[in-house]
Amino acid sequence: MVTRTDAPTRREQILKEAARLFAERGFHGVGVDEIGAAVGISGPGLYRHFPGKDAMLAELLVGISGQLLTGAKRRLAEADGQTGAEAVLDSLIEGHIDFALDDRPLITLHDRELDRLRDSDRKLVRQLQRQYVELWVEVVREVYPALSEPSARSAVHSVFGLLNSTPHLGRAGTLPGRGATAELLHRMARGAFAAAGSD
Amino acid sequence: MVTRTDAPTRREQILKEAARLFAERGFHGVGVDEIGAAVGISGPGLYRHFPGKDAMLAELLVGISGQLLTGAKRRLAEADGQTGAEAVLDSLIEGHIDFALDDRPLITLHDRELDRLRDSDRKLVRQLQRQYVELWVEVVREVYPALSEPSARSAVHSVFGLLNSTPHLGRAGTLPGRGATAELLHRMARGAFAAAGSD
DNA sequence: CAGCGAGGTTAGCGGTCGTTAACCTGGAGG
DNA sequence: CCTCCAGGTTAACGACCGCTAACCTCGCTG
Repeated sequence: MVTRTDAPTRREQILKEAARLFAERGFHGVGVDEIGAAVGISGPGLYRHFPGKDAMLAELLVGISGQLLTGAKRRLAEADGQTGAEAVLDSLIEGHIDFALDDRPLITLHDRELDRLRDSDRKLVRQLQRQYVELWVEVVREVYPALSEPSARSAVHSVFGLLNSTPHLGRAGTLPGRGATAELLHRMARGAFAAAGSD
Repeated sequence: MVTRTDAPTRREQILKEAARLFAERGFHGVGVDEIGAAVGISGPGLYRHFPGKDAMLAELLVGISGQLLTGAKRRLAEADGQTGAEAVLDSLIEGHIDFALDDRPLITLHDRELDRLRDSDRKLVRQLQRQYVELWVEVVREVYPALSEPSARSAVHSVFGLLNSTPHLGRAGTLPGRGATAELLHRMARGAFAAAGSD
C-alpha cells in the first residue's frame, strides 16, 4: 500500500469535498458555491481547476470505477496459479470492503449519480463497472461451479448491495469498530455466495 | 392479498409516475412539468392534487416506510406462537423481496431521497424505518442467539442492501424470471444471516 | 337551467444556479 | 525590477424551476 505524505493538492481537496456533498445531498442538490466554500474559496474559483460541475462528478465516478477494477486485477494477478479460487474471492471481498469502509461517499455516488453523466463518460464508467463485475463472476463460478452465469451475475450484484450498505450502518462510532465490521461483512458475503451456490 | 380492480385515481397515477421519475433522475433532477407530462396534464395542474413537489416525495416515502412496517407487523402477528422464529424470518424476507421486486422505483427512493424531506416528515419516516429494523433485529436474534444486538443490526442493514439490489439486476428480462430471482435472493439472505450468526 | 366546484389551461413572477467576464494579487524567473 | 501567470475575487447574465394568478370548461345538482 502506497502512503501519501505530501499535502493534497487543491484539485484533490475539491474532489473530496464535492464527493462528500454530492453523497449527502445529491448532485443537483449541491451548488458550486457550496463546493467552493467547503475548500475555502468561492464558487467561480472552482473553474480554475475544472471546466464545470459535471466534470467533477465525471472524474469522481471514472476514478472510482477505475480504482476498483485496477485493484481487483492486481489481486487476481498476485494470486494467479499460486492460490486457490477461494483465496482470490476472499481477496476481492476484502478489497471491496476496504473501499466501502474507507470511502463511503464515493461508494454512495457510485450507484446513485451515474445517470447525471455525459453520454461518453457514462459509457466509460459502465464499461469499467461491467469489467469489474465480470471479473467477480468468473472467480465466483470457479468457487461455485453449480452456479449458472446469470445466477452468478445476480449473486455478485446482490453481494455488492450487501457490501455497499456501509453508509447505512450507524453514521459513526456506533458500529462495533472497523475491524469487526469488516469481518462481519466478509463472513456475510461468503455466506451469501455459499447459499447461492448450493443449487 | 387485496386486489384492486377499480381504475387508479389521478392522484395515484401522479404518485406512480413521480416515483419512477424521481428514481431515474433524482428528486432535484425532475421538474414538475415532466411529472405532469407523464400523466397527460401540464405542470401547474399538479397543484390541484398536491400542495407542492415536496409533498409528493413525502407521501411516497411515508407510504413506503409505513407499508413495509405494516406488512412486517402483520406477518409477525400471523405467525406469533404458532410457528418458529425461522419461519417468521422467512416470512419477513419474503415480504421484503416482494416489495423490492414489485416496486423497484420506490425501493430506490427509499434510501436515496430521504434527506430531501421537511424535518417533520423525515423524522416520521426515520421512525418508521427504525421500527421496521428493530422488528427484524428481534427476530434475527431469536434465530441466531449468538449475535450481539449491534451485530444483528448491522447484519439486518446489510441484508437490506442485498435485497434492495434488485434495481441493479438487469433492467428487465435478462434476469432468470421473477420466481427464480426471488428464490435466489431469499437463499442468499438466509446464508448471509447464518454466516453472521456463527460468532 | 342556473350555478358552482373540480380539474384543467397559459402567462408570468421571483429566486436559484451554472457559467462567464473582468479585474486583482502575490510570488517565481529572467 | 519588471513581467507574467496561477489562482483567486465580485458582478452579472441567461436559463430554468417551483409556484401563483387568472381564466376556462365541463358535469352535477338544486
